[in-house]
Order: sequence, then C-alpha cells, then structure tokens
Amino acid sequence: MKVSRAQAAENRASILASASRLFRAKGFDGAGITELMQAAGLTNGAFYGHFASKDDLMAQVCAAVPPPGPWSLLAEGSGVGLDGFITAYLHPDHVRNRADGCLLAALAGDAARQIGPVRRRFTHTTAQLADLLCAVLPGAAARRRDRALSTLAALVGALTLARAVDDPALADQLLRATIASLRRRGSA
Amino acid sequence: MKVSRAQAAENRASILASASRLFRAKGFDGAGITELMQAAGLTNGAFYGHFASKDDLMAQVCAAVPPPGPWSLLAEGSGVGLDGFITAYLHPDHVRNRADGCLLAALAGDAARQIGPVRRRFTHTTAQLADLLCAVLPGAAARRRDRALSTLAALVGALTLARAVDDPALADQLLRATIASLRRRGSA
DNA sequence: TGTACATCAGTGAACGCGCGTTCACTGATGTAC
DNA sequence: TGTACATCAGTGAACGCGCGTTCACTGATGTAC
Repeated sequence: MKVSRAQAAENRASILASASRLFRAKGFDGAGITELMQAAGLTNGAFYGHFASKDDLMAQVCAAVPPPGPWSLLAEGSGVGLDGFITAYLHPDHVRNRADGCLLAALAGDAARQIGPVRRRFTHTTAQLADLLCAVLPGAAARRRDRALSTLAALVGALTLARAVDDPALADQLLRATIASLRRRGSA
Repeated sequence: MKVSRAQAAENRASILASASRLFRAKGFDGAGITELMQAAGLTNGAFYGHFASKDDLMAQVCAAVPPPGPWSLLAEGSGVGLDGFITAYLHPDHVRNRADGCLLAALAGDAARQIGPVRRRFTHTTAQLADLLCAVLPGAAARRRDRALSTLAALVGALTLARAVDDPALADQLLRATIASLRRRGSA
C-alpha cells in the first residue's frame, strides 16, 4: 500500500532516527534490518526503498546533524558552558543510556573496522564535534584546537571504559577522575 | 587423530593467542570460530574440546595475563617510564597495529555490549592495568589512583578515535594533543 | 470538480550465506598386563 | 620391555538459525483528461 510522499519522507526520517538509537545501543552488527524497521513501525521489505544497503544506512547515521546526545547542549544559545557540558557528558546517566548518548563514544570501536563512506562520515562528524568543543574553549585559537582534541579523547575514553566496566564504583571513579582532570586543565 | 597432552595444551594456548589477536583486530563479532581455529592451525570441530563456547573463549581472552600490547613495557624492570609508555601507546604504529595492540582499547566498545563473564573479566583487566599505571606515577597514593584512571581514559579515548578516523592528519593531531596534555599534567 | 489509471511505498515470504554448535568417525596416545 | 586396547584430541560434514537482500504482489496516491 503506497503512502503519500510526505509520509514516505517521515518514514525515512523515522528509520534513520530509530537506526541511530539502535546502532548506538547495540552496535552496527547488533541491530538487524528487520529489527530496525520494526522500531520504525515498518516491515523489512520497505528498507531498500529508502537505502541502498545497510552500509548506506550506517553511513547516513554517522553523518547525522545535529549530532545527537549531549552535544545538543553545546549548540549556540543553549547557555551551557564547557563545565556543564563535561558534567553532563561524564554523568552516570550517559553511561547507562547508550541509545540517546554520544554517537562518537557508542560507535568509535565499530567505525574503526568499517571502510569507505561509513568511516569517512564518522571522521567528518568527529571533526565537527571537535570544532563544537573548540568554540566554547577559552584562550588562543591555536591552543584551543589541541585542547579540543585532547578533551574529546578524554571524554570518549572515560565514557567508553565506564560503559565497558561491570563495576559501578569503578565506572564512577573513571568519570570523576576525568572530570577533575579536565577541570584542572581549565583553571591552569 | 589424538595428540599428546603436551601438544593439546600447546594447541589450547595457540587458540587463545590467535583469538586474542583476531578479536583485537576484528572485534568479537568479526572473527568466527572457523577463522580462529584455522589461525591456530586446527579445524573448527576441535574448538569445543577446549572451550565451552565462543563466549567462554571471549571471557578467557579478556582475562589474559600478562596483558598484551604496550603494557608489557610497564612490567617491572623494563626500564621504560611513564613518558616512554605514553609515547609508545599513542604512537601511529599502535593505531595501525590493532592485532598486537592494547586489548582495552580494541575491545572496550564490544565489551560494553557483553554480559556475564566476558564483562567481568574485562573489568578485572581494566582495574589491573590501572594498577600498573598507578605504580609508575609519582606523588601521593591517593592522587595517583585518580590520575591513573584519567590517564587510562585519555589513552584509550585518543587511540580509539585515532583508529576510527579516516584522516591520518587528524589521527596524528589527536595523538599529539593527548600526549601534550598528559605531559603537561606530569610537569604540573 | 469527477473519473480512470499509472505510479510506487510498503508487505511479507523467500533466497543464499555464514554463523555457532553438534556429532559420528579417525587414529595416535598412553595405560594395563 | 613388548603387546592389546581403551581413551580422547582432532577431523570435517552437517545442523538450525538469523542475517542482508530480493521480489512478486497490494492498494492508496497522485496525475491526466
């Protein structure tokens, strides 16, 4: 049964949104086409009317703008500064909620094993998020770039390890130690 | 054809070693039983004489001591200090060579999606590596623990992002910015 | 504005494939005498 | 020490299953008159 063009566009957006959440929660391999389509309220057969392949979908998910998760806090005019962002990013809620969390942290491990468009888009998104971080950092532009990159690495590393670890106490220590380390840099 | 007990023990160790390398290179889902056994010079059927399941193998790989990769540099008496270790860990060679690299960085993303023994062993290994890092840090014991954890997060995050990214220049910037950031902390 | 029909988004079953796992079999090992 | 045989590590084909993908079909949409 055909649907209106507007509905088809909505469906496509719905597939992308569901896929982004499910990929972040379960990884690229962990979420299948049938599951993704069910989450979007459709059946598996309709998938290939919207995307050329699963790889195509993965690539488009990686290129999602605006980047989902805590990064929306850094969007212009949100009023949340660097410290507020770091606190939100390294919050235990972000450890638990993978589906709504940072795409970079959730899929960096998977992205490293991909080739072609997926990795290219992931790279572009990484650079974009570094720029977003750069914009809220103080100091000279030359130093800010390096500080944005090392901050991004610290954030992603701490969240990734906190998620991988089975022990909530150790996870919290990782988060708190990284928050303290990033704050110390800010005041130095 | 039966082999001697000594040979069987060697085979088992060979499966573990091959699996560790292949898992690090391709992830848990990326390496199949047949491939793992071929890499160990055996056929797929022999696998279940050594391990209860693929999950069992994954758990044992996560518990590998001594931890493989650059961590051997921190073993007692190697003479490599903190700075040397950081330089080796965040070296472009380590970005390229996943199979022989840090297990934590290679499998943290996958480990977060596992349950039971795999995650438990991964957690234990993470704590062990933090202790290893703690031992070469200067300063009071209380501060060293936090610094070890934030350093671990920064190392894993920088390596993970450098691997995920398609652009060698961006990867090198991530590594160098993180090295500089960790050095600055050391001298402060 | 109403009608007739071509278009095409979505359905759901089917395809080949590779996965983790099982199992009947093989033949060298290691033990009992 | 030498022989007979039970043990069991390894073989390789087979199993069911879920995956990504294809396709004949359906029926509402949107166009042509």
